[in-house]
Amino acid sequence: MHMAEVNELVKERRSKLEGIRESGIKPYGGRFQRSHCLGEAVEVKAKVKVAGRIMALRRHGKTTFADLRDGSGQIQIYISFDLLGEERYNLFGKLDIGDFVGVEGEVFKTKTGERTIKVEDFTILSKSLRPLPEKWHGLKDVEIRYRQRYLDLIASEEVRKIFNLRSSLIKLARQWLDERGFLEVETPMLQPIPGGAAGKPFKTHQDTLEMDLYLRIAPELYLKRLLVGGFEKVYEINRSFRNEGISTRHNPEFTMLEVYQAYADYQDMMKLVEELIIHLAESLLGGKKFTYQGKQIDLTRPWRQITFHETMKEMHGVDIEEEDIESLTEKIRSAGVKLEGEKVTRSALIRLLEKSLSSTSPTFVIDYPAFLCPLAKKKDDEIAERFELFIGGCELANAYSELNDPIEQRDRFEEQKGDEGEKIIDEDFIRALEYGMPPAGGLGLGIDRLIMLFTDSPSIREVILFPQLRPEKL
RNA sequence: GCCCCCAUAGCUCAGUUGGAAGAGCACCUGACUCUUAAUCAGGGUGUCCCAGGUUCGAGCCCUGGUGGGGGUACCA
Repeated sequence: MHMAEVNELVKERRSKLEGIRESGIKPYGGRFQRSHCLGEAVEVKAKVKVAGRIMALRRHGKTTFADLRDGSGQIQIYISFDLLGEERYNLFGKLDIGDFVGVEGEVFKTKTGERTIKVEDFTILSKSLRPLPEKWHGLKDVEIRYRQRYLDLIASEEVRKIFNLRSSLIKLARQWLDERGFLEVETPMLQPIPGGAAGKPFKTHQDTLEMDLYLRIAPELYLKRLLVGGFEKVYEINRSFRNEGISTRHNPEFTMLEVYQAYADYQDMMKLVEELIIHLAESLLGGKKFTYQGKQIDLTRPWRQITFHETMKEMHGVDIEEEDIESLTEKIRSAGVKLEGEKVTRSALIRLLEKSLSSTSPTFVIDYPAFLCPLAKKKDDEIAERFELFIGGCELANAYSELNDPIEQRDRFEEQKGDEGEKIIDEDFIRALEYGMPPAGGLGLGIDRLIMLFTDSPSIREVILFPQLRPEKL
């Protein structure tokens, strides 16, 4: 422990710790065999042996009431001088809010009707040396909530719910895909050539191979290699990394679901993502309607579809079929979107879309300009078979009919290379396509963002246990 | 990266015109054998984020920095 942090409150607890040790009792216990969890204990009327963290203490002389909490629930315990005797009762006096304790005794009802354990014996399992956040107002300091998430979890039921839902959502998504014959796979996160998306990668180094590696910005190119290899339906749920700005919607590492299905196209992916999200909403939220940040969201099908072209024309008077990139850039600038570089980027268009899509219920924007999607199959010369899904004004998913023509793929990579400079072409990916990849639909779904939506969270940091922060000075 | 906002006790927060650092909870001492935001009596436990500056005097004003939040840019 850092000396600067040893304040009066910690000193007090340390001296209690010493007191416990002096009485010959180990303040940090080991295995403790429970008969019930607290969620169960509240239901029984018998002798129980349970354990948990002391969340509240109400001492009145020769009796003490305490609230005990474990992962399943909470129960009141009753400690009395008469039952324990002076020595044991005084030992209990050395305990504080935050300590872990195991207790044994009969469950009874107090005068006020609360199920309570009449403690016949107790075991100190862990002495806490720091005070917990205040019980009534909880922990509000956002910085402490993220840096010391353990405190946030102790203090807030709501936060615990978010991460329970997160776990359930991912489990349900896996189940749903498994049931439909999709194979879960794991592809490299350390990649020699980062591909499958636009984005700046993190660079790292492998010492024995003496090679630079990148944390993946997407699993896409590896998943498509698996289609070449003969797996027809694959998915991966895991982290991707982008060395870019951090915001309420962006964390440097984020969780994405990518799904690929042979012999399908983006229309099939549209159906798939609709069904998946509706299934998740019905399982987790109990229906298709919920609110996100005060906005009513309704997932009832059919979900609105609008082409990229229509959106731009209606909302901003920009006719992408008539314009080249330069004039498109100009019009987007004048529509109030700030642009850093010289040319319009995919994300500038997305922002424009997000602005336009005032309707908060699901909207598929389909058929993007081909120059924005080098991995998508073209519908015609200008348009690619692609959609992006927006819900609640937030981009959630992205899908294409996957380009499986190796020669065109190389050309499209070359075009991009011109735009972005040093981009390296993944030759093995092209080679794989040259062996033949079945036509396929591919989908990427931002899991963190979906969880934000389902938990009504305004920031991605609320749904990531340990969001990225600058180092703390301790 | 740029712009705006925030930082006071363990936690949640007040702090007036620049004039002796406060409250509730937590904590400590004492009383109390069915309480539950226990109660009663007493106690303030502090690097006012950091470093400078202005001033007789700075939590407050100025400059720089650190950390966080929001927006914006790059991106998903």
